[in-house]
This record gives sequence, structure tokens and C-alpha cells, in this order.
Amino acid sequence: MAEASGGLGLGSGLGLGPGLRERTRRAVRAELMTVAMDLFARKGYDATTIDEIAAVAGMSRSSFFRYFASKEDVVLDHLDALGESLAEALAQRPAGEDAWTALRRAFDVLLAYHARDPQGARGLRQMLDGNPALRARNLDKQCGWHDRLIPHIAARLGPAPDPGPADTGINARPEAVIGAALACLEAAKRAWMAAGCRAPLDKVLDDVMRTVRPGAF
Amino acid sequence: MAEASGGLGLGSGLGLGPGLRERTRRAVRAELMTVAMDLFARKGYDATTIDEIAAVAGMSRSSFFRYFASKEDVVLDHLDALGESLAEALAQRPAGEDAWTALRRAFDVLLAYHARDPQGARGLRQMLDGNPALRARNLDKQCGWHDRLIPHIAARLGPAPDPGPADTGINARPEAVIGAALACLEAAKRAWMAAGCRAPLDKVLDDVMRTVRPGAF
DNA sequence: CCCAACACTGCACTCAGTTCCAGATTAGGA
DNA sequence: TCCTAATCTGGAACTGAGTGCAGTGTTGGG
Repeated sequence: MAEASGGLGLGSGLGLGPGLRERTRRAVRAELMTVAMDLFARKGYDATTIDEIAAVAGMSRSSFFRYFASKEDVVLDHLDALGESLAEALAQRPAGEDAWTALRRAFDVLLAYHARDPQGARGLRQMLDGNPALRARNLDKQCGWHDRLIPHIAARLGPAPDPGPADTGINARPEAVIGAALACLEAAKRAWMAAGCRAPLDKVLDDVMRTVRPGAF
Repeated sequence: MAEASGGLGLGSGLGLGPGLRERTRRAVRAELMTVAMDLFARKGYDATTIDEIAAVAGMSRSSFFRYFASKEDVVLDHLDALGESLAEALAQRPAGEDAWTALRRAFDVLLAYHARDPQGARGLRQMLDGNPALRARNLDKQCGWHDRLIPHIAARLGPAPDPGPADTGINARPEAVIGAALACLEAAKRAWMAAGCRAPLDKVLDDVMRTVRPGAF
């Protein structure tokens, strides 16, 4: 876009941060998120309006929309970054490892994120359960993770293992394997939540992924 | 309606139909759906307002909301019934069948629904891809299917097969198995769509579910 | 034949999200 | 130092979804 003249000079020349403008932008975003999450926790998601968030953060409604495209994004924005780190973790698994094990180990990144703030994760989960649209968007974001993971898993599965008697010419296996693994993760989290968060989550996930592990591996 | 006078207390007394009121209600609902889907197909989902739908259907905006709680529901309402028939199909599988095979066979109900109107299914799919909120809600609805299927799958898996060395006391296996199977279905449909709908969908699903089939079965 | 239940409508309202404009700020080059 | 262009900001006006209500039919069924 127009960042050619402005942003490039400082950023590329010194190669340090992403430039002052970008840094302040991130800071404002972060504060906006903090303020919003606090209000959501106290008043509930639906009962909190964007006007309130903006007012508490000391800015206008218009400015809010310069930082987040929607109210939902304030809550779910971090999921994009999380998906990115998941893909990274998967990429760095040893080449010989089978797809299922690699996925399980990559999930450790998410579990770590989860373990760092269990109470926050719990609160977020309850917020999702209370708002259908929010819960739906959450699922959608997680589905976006598939696409990032496909190339890595496809490489581990090989091009076309056993075409079978009636080959369709369509290979949906990588996506299915990823989907199955993510379903395990989701099931583990839900059961863990439903049971009041006793027992370590990673053990639950281990148990589940051992049960569902495809026989092909 | 001549049958009104000679009614003999037909509706309530004999317990056959759901009563005239309910029947007309269903009819209006159906027509509203037809009208809306037609407009969506011609103008696009976002570009079609509820006012338009109501106008074409010959009623007021207020009345529209008496039949559908939201615009999205017009599109996704049938998914509830579909989940119900899926659960029924699963319940009627032979008792000895393993969980994975039972799920695969139960999916035949969905494939049949799909095969009955491939073009409509394709159009609906494209509509979902074009609208994030709609796609998200679609996922959410399908997640609602889990809960209906859990009891049936839990019964087939048995209470606690092999508790493992570090038992957590949390059993997320049924949900995970269901999630994995649904992920296969979703992956098959997506790949099938992406490939332009050549090759029979059921073969793609067979291939995928054979690959992902848990080794435990 | 009656009446309670239900159907339909219009209206006013809230809130999310978009678009446009005008002014303030500031980064970085001349 | 000053200039300029990009970005940030606030505000107003707008659309459309969804809610609540109050008034007015309409009819199913006893």
C-alpha cells in the first residue's frame, strides 16, 4: 500500500523493531483488549457495548474500529497468532516422526499457552459458551488452522500411500487427519472443562489421542 | 377449509396430525425458506435484506421473525433435523458393529441427502464460504450433533476399556471419536468441492475414513 | 356461536458495522 | 527548521439485524 515511503525507511534501514508507529499501534491494541476483556468479565459480553469499551479506553467509537474489525475480534484475535505458532511447532518436529505423534507434540504449544493462564482460559471458555455467535466464530478460526497445517501433514503422509481399489483422484487424507487431531484436542478441552478442570489436561489429551490414533500409523 | 366444521375433533382427539395451526405454520416456514434461498442465490446472502424476503413472501418484517429467529436460521435451520436423522440412523445400526463402522454407515443418511440435490448442496456450500458468520454458525450447528451421538457411541466403546497407567477419571473418548469421524466427513466434502465435484463423494469418504480409522477398533 | 389463542402489522428502539469528511498529529525527508 | 504526506482521530449520518410492545384482526376448536 502506501507504506512504501514512510514505514520502509526506518524499519528496513536499522532492522530493529517494526517502527514507532507500529509499536504504538500494538500497544493501543493491547490496552483495548485488556479493557474490553475486563468489561466482558464484569458485565458479560453481550451487555458490554463498543461505546463503553471505547470510552473506558479513552477513545472514540470510530477509533475502536481502527484497531478491531469487530467486537468478536477483540476476543478471538489472538487465535490467529496461536495457529501460527502451532504450524511452526509442527514444522520443527523431526522428519521421521509420524503425522499423529507430530501433531500431538505440536499441541504442546497450545497446552503451554493454556497452562500459563488456566483461570483466564476457563473464563474465556465460559464466555464462548454463553454466546453462540462467539462460539461459532471460535470454531471457524480454529478451522483456519487446518490450512496452515496441511502442507506439513501432507508431507508426512506421503503423496498417495495406497490408492485403493477405486481411486478417486481426490486426496482428503491430510485434512482429515488434522481434523481428527483437532477434534481430539477440542474433546479433551471440553471434557476437562465439564469435569471442573481437575486432572491435568495433557493427560486427558494423551488418553484421547491414543484411543483415536489412526491404525494406519 | 371445509373440514373445519365437520372436524369431529380430528386433530387433538385422534392424535394424528400436528393440528391445522401447526401445519400452516410449517407451510409458511417452508415458503419463506424457498423465497429466501431463491433471493440468496440470485443476489447473494449479504445483499439480501430481511425486508426483501418478507416483501416477496408477502408479509411484514415482524412476521418474518415469528418464523425464524435470525437471517442465518433460514439457511441453517434444516441442520437440526439432519442431526436428528443422523442420530436415528446411528441408533439403528446393529449392536455388534464397532463405533467407527457404525458412524460411517450412519453418514449414509447425510450422503443420501447430499446426493438428492447435489447442485443445491454445492450452492449452499458456496454461500457458506462467502459469509464468515454463516460458515461459523454452520460449524457450530454441526458441533451440536456431537451431543446427540455421544450416548450411542459411548455405549459401543464400553465404559472404560483400558484405563491406562495414569487414569484421569475423565472420559473424552466418545466425543473425540465422533469429532474425528465428523472431521473426516467435513474433509471429504471440502476436498470433493475443491475438486469440482468429480468422483463420487461416498468413495472419497470411504478412503478418508479408512485412513483415519482408529487402530483401537 | 363464542372466545381465547394465535397471527399479523407498524413503530420505536438498541447496537453493530460502514462510510465519509475534516481536523490534528507526527514521522521523516529536504 | 520547515514541509508534506501519511496516519490517527472524532464525529455525523447511514444501513441492517434483532427486540419489545401495543393494537388489531383472524380462526381453531370447544
